[in-house]
Amino acid sequence: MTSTAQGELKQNPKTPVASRFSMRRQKIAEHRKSLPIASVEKRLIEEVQKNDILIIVGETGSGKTTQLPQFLFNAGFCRGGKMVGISQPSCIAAVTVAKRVAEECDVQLGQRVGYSIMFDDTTCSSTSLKYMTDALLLREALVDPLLSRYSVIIVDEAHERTVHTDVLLALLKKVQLDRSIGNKGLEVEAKTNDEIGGVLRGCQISPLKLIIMSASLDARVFSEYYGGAKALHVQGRQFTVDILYTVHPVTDYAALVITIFQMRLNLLKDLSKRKILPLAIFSALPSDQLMRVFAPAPIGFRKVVLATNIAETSITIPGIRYVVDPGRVKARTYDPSKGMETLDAVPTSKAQVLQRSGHAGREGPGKCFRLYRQREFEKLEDSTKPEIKRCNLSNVILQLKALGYDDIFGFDFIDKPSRSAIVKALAELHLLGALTDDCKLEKPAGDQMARLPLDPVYSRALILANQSNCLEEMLITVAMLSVESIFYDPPREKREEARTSRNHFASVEGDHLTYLGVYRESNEFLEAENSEEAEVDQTLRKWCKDNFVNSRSLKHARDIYRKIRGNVEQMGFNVSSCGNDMLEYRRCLAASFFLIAAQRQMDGTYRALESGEIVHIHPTSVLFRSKPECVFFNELMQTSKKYIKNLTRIDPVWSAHHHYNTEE
DNA sequence: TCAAATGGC
Repeated sequence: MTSTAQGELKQNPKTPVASRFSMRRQKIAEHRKSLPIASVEKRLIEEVQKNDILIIVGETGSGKTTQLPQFLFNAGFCRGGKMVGISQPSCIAAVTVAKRVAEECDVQLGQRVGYSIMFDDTTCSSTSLKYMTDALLLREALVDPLLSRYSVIIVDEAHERTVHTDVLLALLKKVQLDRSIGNKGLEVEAKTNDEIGGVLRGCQISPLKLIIMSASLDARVFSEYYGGAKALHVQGRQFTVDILYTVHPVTDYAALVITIFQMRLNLLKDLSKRKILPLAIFSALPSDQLMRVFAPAPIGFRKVVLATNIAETSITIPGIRYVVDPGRVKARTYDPSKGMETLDAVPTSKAQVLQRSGHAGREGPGKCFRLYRQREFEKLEDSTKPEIKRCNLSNVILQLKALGYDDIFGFDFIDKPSRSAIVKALAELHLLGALTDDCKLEKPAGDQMARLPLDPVYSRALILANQSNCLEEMLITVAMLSVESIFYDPPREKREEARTSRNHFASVEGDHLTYLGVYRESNEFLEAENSEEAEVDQTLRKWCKDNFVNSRSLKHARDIYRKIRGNVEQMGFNVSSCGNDMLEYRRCLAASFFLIAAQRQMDGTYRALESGEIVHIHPTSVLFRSKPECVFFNELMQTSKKYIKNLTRIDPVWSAHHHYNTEE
């Protein structure tokens, strides 16, 4: 794929436009034909026709994501206004693949080929191939439980086993069953009720076809889950990667640096004259520094990129020839008994290890240096523990309840979460008012919370704020709480300047009022500048740069704000503002979050009231130094210590009436 | 007196 793209850049600019187009079309056609999957098109279509469920194992570079949907379209699976839906774990993937496929089909994006993600829907009534995030497809089921417009649904990258993928796999199993056995009864109803025609059209077609695509080592897990479904293997296209192991186990990161220098001295003699340009990449990195990672190394330099697991699946850095794999990954786990998340470095799985070394063979033959012995590799787990077994389940269970699945313990998960994790989530949802005493969805609160794309605690805060007079402020607050790292660490020479700026924003009350202030001030700046629609992003970036705010995070928060504002307006909420009456807003905050409070102890540490854990204020909080007597917080996570994040002090006067109720 | 994984609705 890369070589054709580069070839096009070298075209003579004087070539007539029409001819350049036809050359481009020819290149695309040649590229498509060269993909490993192209030779098995006929066979694949036959198998889809024969089997209602198909597992496709395709290695990197097989072309399965872009080609199979086109094969299905050409084979007539989109006749009669039906769609082929392709779910992806991330929106970047959904968008880039949809763009590529639209180009290959020579159609305008948003017509025959489109994508749909949380903030952007490019599909129209004539869309046949729809790429989307798996989380969004789940939400579609809330509106259309039979997913009636789809003739085929492809779940891509299923091996990643995100929570959304796992729930989707279970849901689709049920939808497929409902659509095959429910046909008859519903057709009778169709004659008597035109209003539900949308759902019924879906029932008159042949059963829903399901295709699960995975890059994992074996397809057994998926095949068994779908009652022995047929699995096919499609060849990949990768350059060879030499794997090198260490003779002795490596125990610290200093060894990583040594390895890099050894590579430079011994193994890369031809390149040894180049100096090393060290760069780091992680998700919170401000965009200008991100550009440096993607830019080619200056002459005389070799880039050494230190990456988090963002480089495993989310981002591909061009030009990689050597990968050093320390064999560990920072992984989040959730302890339901303490209501606390832990982040620590754990051994990778074999699947992750292969993913990492694979990056060395994208553009040519490469090498991968594994900082452990081969026998240690053999001992690794085949695949990473599915996320659903390591996370807070409250959101998942709320979604399932809203989809009509009441028996969570008996739910057909591909990997069942622990009983205690389910109990904890049910209890939390009950406490938040989303579930009734017998664990049914509370109407309307539970329904409303399920429809909001937020943590249930934040959805609850919006419902409370609607009963007060500060919904506008709470919308801003939960949008800001939903994104990571609004502030970032500036380079050394700017540190003093940044501190002044930070002090300007800091509220003595805590992080919530600080975030509200940041959002409001940036908004005032935008309004004062009166930018054209197209310039808003640029104006915002300028403001962020001057104020040491992470512009990507703030933009993300603005997008969430817009989205959830639309959601609550649809629910009939009236978005009113308390203006400068911060007391009302603070009361509402306390009412929303007082359940997660902590109290200062004699030694300056804090005791979390719910779990009894001894915790510390995270250094990024504006209250890190002032240490108020009592605080509430939104996050509790163990890293080097047990830290609480995003906190606001609780006024001692309020604790006298913590029975405070917004309905009073 | 100090943190910092990553996706998604």
